[in-house]
Amino acid sequence: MSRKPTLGTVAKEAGVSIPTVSQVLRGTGRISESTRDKVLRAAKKLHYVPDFRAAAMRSGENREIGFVINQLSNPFNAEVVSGVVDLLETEGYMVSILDTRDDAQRQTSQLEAVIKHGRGGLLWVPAFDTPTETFDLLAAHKMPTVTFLRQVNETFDHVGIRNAEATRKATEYLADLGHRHIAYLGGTDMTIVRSERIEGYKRAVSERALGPCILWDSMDNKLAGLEAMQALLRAHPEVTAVVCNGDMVAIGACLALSRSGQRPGGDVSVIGFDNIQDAAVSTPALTTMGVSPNKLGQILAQVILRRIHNPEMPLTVSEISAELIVRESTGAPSPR
Amino acid sequence: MSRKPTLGTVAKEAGVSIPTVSQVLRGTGRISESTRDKVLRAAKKLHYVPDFRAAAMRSGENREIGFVINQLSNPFNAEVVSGVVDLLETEGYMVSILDTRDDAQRQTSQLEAVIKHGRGGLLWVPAFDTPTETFDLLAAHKMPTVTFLRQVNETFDHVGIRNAEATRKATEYLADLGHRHIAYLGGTDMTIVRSERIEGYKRAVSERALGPCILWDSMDNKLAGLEAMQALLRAHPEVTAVVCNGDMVAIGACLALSRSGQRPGGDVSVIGFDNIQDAAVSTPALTTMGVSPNKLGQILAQVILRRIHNPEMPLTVSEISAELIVRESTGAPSPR
DNA sequence: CAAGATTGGTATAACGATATACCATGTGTC
DNA sequence: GACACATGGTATATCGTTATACCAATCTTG
Repeated sequence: MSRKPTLGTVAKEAGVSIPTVSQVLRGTGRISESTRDKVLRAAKKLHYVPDFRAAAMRSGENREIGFVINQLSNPFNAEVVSGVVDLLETEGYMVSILDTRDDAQRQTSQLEAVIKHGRGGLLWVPAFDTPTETFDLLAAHKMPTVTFLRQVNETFDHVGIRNAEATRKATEYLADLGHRHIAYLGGTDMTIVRSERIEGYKRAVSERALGPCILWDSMDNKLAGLEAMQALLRAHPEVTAVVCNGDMVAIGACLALSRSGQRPGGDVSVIGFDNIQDAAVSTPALTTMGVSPNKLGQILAQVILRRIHNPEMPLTVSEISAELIVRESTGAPSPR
Repeated sequence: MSRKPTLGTVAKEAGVSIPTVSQVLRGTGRISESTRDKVLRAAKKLHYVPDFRAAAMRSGENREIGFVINQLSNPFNAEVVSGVVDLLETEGYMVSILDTRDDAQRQTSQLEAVIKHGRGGLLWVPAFDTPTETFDLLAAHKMPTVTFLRQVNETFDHVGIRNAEATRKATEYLADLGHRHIAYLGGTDMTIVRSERIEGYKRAVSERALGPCILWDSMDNKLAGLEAMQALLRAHPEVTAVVCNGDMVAIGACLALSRSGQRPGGDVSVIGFDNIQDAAVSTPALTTMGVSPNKLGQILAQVILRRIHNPEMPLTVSEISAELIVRESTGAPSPR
């Protein structure tokens, strides 16, 4: 009992050969009932647990999947992870989560770690400024990869949200309520997601012949949203509605309004994106574009499983639509 | 280029032997400048990345650590994870995160997965009803283990918070403000953390000769906190202050007060635990018992590194104190 | 210039598992 | 009783590394 148990120690304990133990534990080969019993008892007694890494090395089958995500503290992402893990765990896979915190350098080292540590597949929310070298690296290692949210090129499977469609619907909804000066708030740098969402906003603004487009940056957290909204209100007092890049920003924006004595949904309408759990609980309850993170997670899991099982499968792109969830933070503009 | 690159393919490309390549890449042994160059060029050309699993198998050194946590969607935990990962990544370790969602069965399968997949160390927030079998399993595999938050026995290193001290300080602070009827809200089942925290609350109540102890259950999320607080107010209208088991519960409790027309910090005081990011941003800003999650994460990382490096080291228990952070959700009771 | 020391590498075994091939038995058939 | 065939297992090679041992050159040194 001085070292950790292996097939060898179990075999010795049971008085049989190593391949026999392996066959018993995996249920392959032809084994008599009596030796089966001996082996199982020995394995249990020694608390034997197979070493999947050694097994993977020989058999080529690898049941570990890396999930490289941009921001784990975002509840939307956390729920997607839950959806992925639920499905993959029942299939016998282990998911290990890595958080890049949107840092391109950390991303590089983490993707390399995914390869080094021999993961059999990769789910990945790419950073905007991912170097092309990274794509070569993944390709050279034949890593089954699914990108999530941000599509980087045509060599990986992709699962995402119809962003442009969603922000267009959100903007049109606000226009239908009677708003003419609608701003877009949130999103950092020039991420793909943000440009898609802004595109949808812009299209709605131009189709409905609304006032000029007003774009305002903010990180995706409540504090940043609060501060950005305060600045936006000062710079553009004519704005009566904002489409936000995420619920966290939107909740921050509502806070800014409340603190300056205005009523979200009355004086200024706010619409979020993601439908995180807080959206329903916050005050006022947030109108938002919702996608089911759990459903997204399950689709991700299915796609990576199919890719692993059949590496020659043609590329797939799955996009799902966001739905407008009307709550209290939007309403008709108050007459001036 | 048909398979993924290995030492063998690099060796062939460079025209040297496999051990030579290994030595060049790890900087060991005596190698001439010219062959070093050849090897490095070949490795770069083929996008070679070492297979840590194979290396770990042979050398026994293992740079993967599993972090089995009870609830990833809790921002406090997410921040602890960040602290752990930051320190361990700079030391060349990879951290893979598993979320049990406080499900004992999932915990069992995930701990087994940590062993199966050959992690070299384990950080673990144990579920309350962890079977003793699990301890045997970890011991049999000589898994370097550090428990976090919930100490289960005297065989693992532990990092935690002085819970009893914290809730006692919180309760005393409320008593000093003049409150006589103080309730304790939150915590599910009979977890160790909860019983420690309740112990501190009880001690303060008895030492200050306050009214009877009032304990009220709630899950640690905003919605549950909201509903629990509503029920508590109906059952015990005399209560003027609540000590909460977590910030999420406390924020929910504040919401319940606001919705029923009462002012948190005026009519009823609320004090949280954890000092999550939302605590400062929520309305009213939450008074809470704060511990630095980042600091906790770094201590966790240091302890597991020491344990891995020196398995015979005597057991360590690190506890850090929470500090009272006064914001707007507490105040003197209004005269009746 | 012979003996030892240094330099720069290679051969081989091992880590813990699985896959393939093979070898003892016992059992049925004519 | 000679043959095929099923049953129940073992021997051996292999996955991609690293550790140990060793060897062939070249360089010192007295």
